[in-house]
Amino acid sequence: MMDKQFTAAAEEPHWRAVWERLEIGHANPDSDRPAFSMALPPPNITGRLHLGHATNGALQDALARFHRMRGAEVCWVPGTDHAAIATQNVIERQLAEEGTTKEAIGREAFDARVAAWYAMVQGEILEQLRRLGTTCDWSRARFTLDDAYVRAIRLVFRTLFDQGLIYRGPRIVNWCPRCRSAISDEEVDFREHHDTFYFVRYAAADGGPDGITIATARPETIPADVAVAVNPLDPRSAGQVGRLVLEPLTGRPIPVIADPLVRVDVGTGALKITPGHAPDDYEIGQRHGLPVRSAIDLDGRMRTPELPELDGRPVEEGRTLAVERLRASGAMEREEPLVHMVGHCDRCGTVIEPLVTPQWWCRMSELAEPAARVVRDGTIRFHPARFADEYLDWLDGLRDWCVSRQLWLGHRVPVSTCANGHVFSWVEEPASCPTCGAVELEHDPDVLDTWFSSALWPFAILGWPDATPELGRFYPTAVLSTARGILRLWVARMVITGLRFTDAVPFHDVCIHATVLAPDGQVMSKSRGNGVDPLAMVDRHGADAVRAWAAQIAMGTQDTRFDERRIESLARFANKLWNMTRLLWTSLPRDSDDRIRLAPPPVPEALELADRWILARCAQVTDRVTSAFEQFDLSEAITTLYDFSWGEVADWYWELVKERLATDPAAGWVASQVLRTTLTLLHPIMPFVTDACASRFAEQPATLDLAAWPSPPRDWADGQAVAAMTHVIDCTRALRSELQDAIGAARSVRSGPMAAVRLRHGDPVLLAEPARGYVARMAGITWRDGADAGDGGRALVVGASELEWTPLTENAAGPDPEQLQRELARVDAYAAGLGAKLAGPFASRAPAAVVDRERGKLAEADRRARALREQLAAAGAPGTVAPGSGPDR
RNA sequence: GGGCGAAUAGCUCAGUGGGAGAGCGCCUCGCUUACACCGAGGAUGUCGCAGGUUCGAGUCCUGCUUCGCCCA
Repeated sequence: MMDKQFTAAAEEPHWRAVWERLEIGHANPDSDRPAFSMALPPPNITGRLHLGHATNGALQDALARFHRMRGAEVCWVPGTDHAAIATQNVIERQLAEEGTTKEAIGREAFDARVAAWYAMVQGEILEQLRRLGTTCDWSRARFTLDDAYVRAIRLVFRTLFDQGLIYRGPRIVNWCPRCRSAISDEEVDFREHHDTFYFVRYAAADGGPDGITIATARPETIPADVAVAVNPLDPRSAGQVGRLVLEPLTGRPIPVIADPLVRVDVGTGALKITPGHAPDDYEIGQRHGLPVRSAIDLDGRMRTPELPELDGRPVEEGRTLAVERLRASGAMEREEPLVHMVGHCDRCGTVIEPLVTPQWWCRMSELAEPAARVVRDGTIRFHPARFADEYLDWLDGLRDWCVSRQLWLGHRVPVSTCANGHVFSWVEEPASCPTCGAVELEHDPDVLDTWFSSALWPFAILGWPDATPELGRFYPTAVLSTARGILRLWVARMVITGLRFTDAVPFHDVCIHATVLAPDGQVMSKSRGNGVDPLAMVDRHGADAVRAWAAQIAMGTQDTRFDERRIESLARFANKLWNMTRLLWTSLPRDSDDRIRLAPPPVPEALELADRWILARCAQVTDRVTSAFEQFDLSEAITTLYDFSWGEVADWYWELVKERLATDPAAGWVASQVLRTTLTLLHPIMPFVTDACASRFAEQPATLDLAAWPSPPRDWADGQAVAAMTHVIDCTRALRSELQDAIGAARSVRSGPMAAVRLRHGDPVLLAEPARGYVARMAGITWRDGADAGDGGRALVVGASELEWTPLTENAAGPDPEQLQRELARVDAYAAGLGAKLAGPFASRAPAAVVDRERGKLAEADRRARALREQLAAAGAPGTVAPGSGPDR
C-alpha cells in the first residue's frame, strides 16, 4: 500500500534505523576511497539546539551524503563543547532560582550538578541531531572534557609555554564582575549606552589660575588617575605638558603628558589617564612608564580607602557620589548627554570592568602570520569569499589573547609552582618539581578559555597527538561550516593551532551560513523569547522540509527572517515526490515484494518526443545540481530540483506519460529512470522522503546513500527534443489561457475538446505527431487539418507558430474588442520599441546571437499584431458570426 | 568613527550585463483514478533615490537614504 500522503512522522524513525543499522555514517580509515571529512562545530552544552544548529547540521549532512554518494570515505565527527563560562552561568542561574549559590553549595556539589547537566544535555543534543537525519560518525563523538582531549589541550599549552608563547602577567583585562572572571576581547559585546559626559576641571598644582579641563564618562575612576594627557599636535596643549595638576577628588598632584592617542576632537582634547580602568589609558600609561592605580575591585565595587564615602559602594553609586562631590567642589564645569558604546560580558550581559589582574596570555603576533598566509594564498577558501577579509582584518594587529579564566568550570591551567618558585607546565600532573625535586606543588587555580580547547577541535577529535589512523586519513578536514559570529573566536584560532601543531591547515573550505532571524527581523534569543525550536518544525513539517529550507537559506548573502510558510511549501514538495512515486507504483508492474519492477532499457526507437525531452532535461539538471553541490550552493541545488520535479516532471511528463504506463514498457522505463535520478539527486538534502520513495523500486540499494551519484549517459542529451517540447508547452499554455478566457476551459475538460485548432503558419515539424497529440490532450483541443483559411477562426501566435482556433462549445464568449484593442496597443508599442532598438547601434554592436533573438521577437510581435488586427476586424463587423461555433457542426 | 552586507510583488525571498521570477496570500474555475498537502488560468512591480559606464543595467561604478551586522 501507498498512502495518499507522505507521513514524515511514520517514515523518519524507520529510515534513521536503517541508516544506523548500515552504519552509513561510520568512517573506515582502511578503505581505499578518497577521504572527505568534517568536524561538526561542537554545540555548547547549554541547552537544546536552535535553528542555527539545525541549519548548519542540515548543510553539513547534505555535503556528507553528497560526497559519500560520489564515492568518498566520509568522516564527519560530531561532539559537544563543555562551554565553561556559558555552562557555569546556566548552572548558576538554576541555583539562583533555587535560592542558593555555587558558593553556598560548595565545589563538590557544584561539580556534581555540572556532571548531571552534561549527561542530560549531551544526550539531548545528539538526539536532536539524529532527528534531523544527520549521518555523523556517532562512534567517534567527542566531548571537550574527554581524557584524550584534555591531554591534547595540555600538550598544546605546555608546548606554547615552553616556547615562551604563553606567559603570565598582570595586564589590563576585560573583567566581568558577575562571572568574577577575565574574558577575552572577542567575548566583549558592545552596546550603546546613553550616559553623561562630565567636564571636570583639574586645578593647577601650583595654585595658579590655569587648570585643565578633561571630559570623562567615568568620574568614579578619578581616584585612580595618574596623569592628564593631551595630543602633542593640539595647539591648545602648548605649555601644558610637564605641568602638575590636582586630581580633583583626593587632590593628588599628577602630571600632564602628551600622547598621540589622545583625540583632539573629543571632549576638551584633554584625557584623564587611568591605566587601571581603561585599555587605552593602560597603553598610554605603559608608554610613559606611569604607575597603575586601582579604584575598583574584582567584585565591581569601589575600593577607595582615601574616600570612605565611596569605598565599598557599587560602581554606579560611586559614580553618583563622585559627581556630587565634584559639583559641590566646583570642579564640575558642565555635563552633556553622551551616547557611546559600552562593553558587556557576552555570556551574562554585565558591564565589563577593565581591570589590571594577573592572567595567562598567548602571544599572537608570531602565530597570526602563518594563519593569514594560508588564506591569502588560497589554501583556505571562504564561502562567501568576502569573509576572508574579515578574517584577515582580525589577524592584523592582533593583541595577545587572555586564555585564563577565574571560573569553577573548565580545564585547569596545566601549570604548577613549587615551593622554590619554579613554574612549569605539564601534561600529566607531576609529583615533584622537575627542576629541584620539591614535592610541594601548587596547581594554578585558573581554568582555560573555552575557545582555547575549541581551537584544537579538528585534530584533537581525530586522536592528536597520537598518530592515529584517523588523523592520518581524515586530517586535514575538507570543509568547516559555521556561523559568522565565531569566525574570530573559533575559526581563526583553529587555523592558528592547526598550522602550529600539525603543520597543516585544519580545513580547506570554510562555509559561513546565514543567520536566521525571528520573523520580526530581530536576532533570535532566549531572553527575547522569539526563538523557534527546530524540532517543533520537524514534528510539524518533517525533517526533510526543515532540511530543504535550510538548504535554501543557508548560503544566502543576507541573514534571513524565519518564515514557516517556506518550510510548509517544502513539506508539500515531499508529498509531491511521494505521489509522483505513487503514480508509478500504482501503474507499473510490481514484483513479489510489491516493488516496481524495472523494465529493460528500450531501444532508442521506442522513445518518443516526451521521453527524449525529459531524459535530456534530467541530464541537464544532473549537471547543474552536481556543480551546485561542488560549489556549496545548496540553494541552487534544491531550487533546481524543486522546479524540475514539480514544474517539468510532474506537471508535464507525468501527465503525458500516465496513459502509456500500462502498455508501453519504454514509458515505464523512462519514468522510472527520471524519478530515480531525481530522488537520488535530492537525497543529500531530503534523505527521508527520497529513501521512502526509492525503496518502492526493485533493485534499489537499502538506502540511496549507497547508490552511485547519477551520471546520465551522454546520449540523453537532445537539444531538438528540448526545443520541440518547449514549444509544445508554450502552445499548450497559450491555448489554455485563450480558451479559459473565452470558454472557462477547465470546466469541461472531460466532456471533449473545446476547440478545433489548425496550424496556420509555422514549422510543421515542431507540431508534428506526437507533439500535436500532447497539445491536444493537455490543452483540451482537437486538431483540424486543411487549408481552409479565412473561415473566421481566431488567430493565436505562439513563438514561431501561428495557430487558428474555433470554439466547439456553445457558451464561448466572443473576443472583447476593448481587450483586443488594449492588447494590440501593447504589442504595437513592444514591436515599435524593438524596431527602434534594431535600427540603432544595437544591431551592429551587440553580439549576433542577441540581435537575432531580438529580430525573432520582433517578427513574432508583428505576427501577433497582425492576428489581433484580424480579430478586431472580425469582431468589429456587426453580424459576423464565427462559423463552426457549435459542437454539433 | 571605520568596515561589510542588504533594499525586487501584500509577506518571505531567488534572480552573478541581453525578454522582471518563486512560495505564501488574493481572484476565477475544476472534488479529473498520483497528489485538494492537488490541478488550470489570472491580477499584483518607478527592482530604495540620483547620477555614471554600456548598443543594452534589477545586475557594473559613484554618491545619497534607510535597515542590519562586525569592529573601534
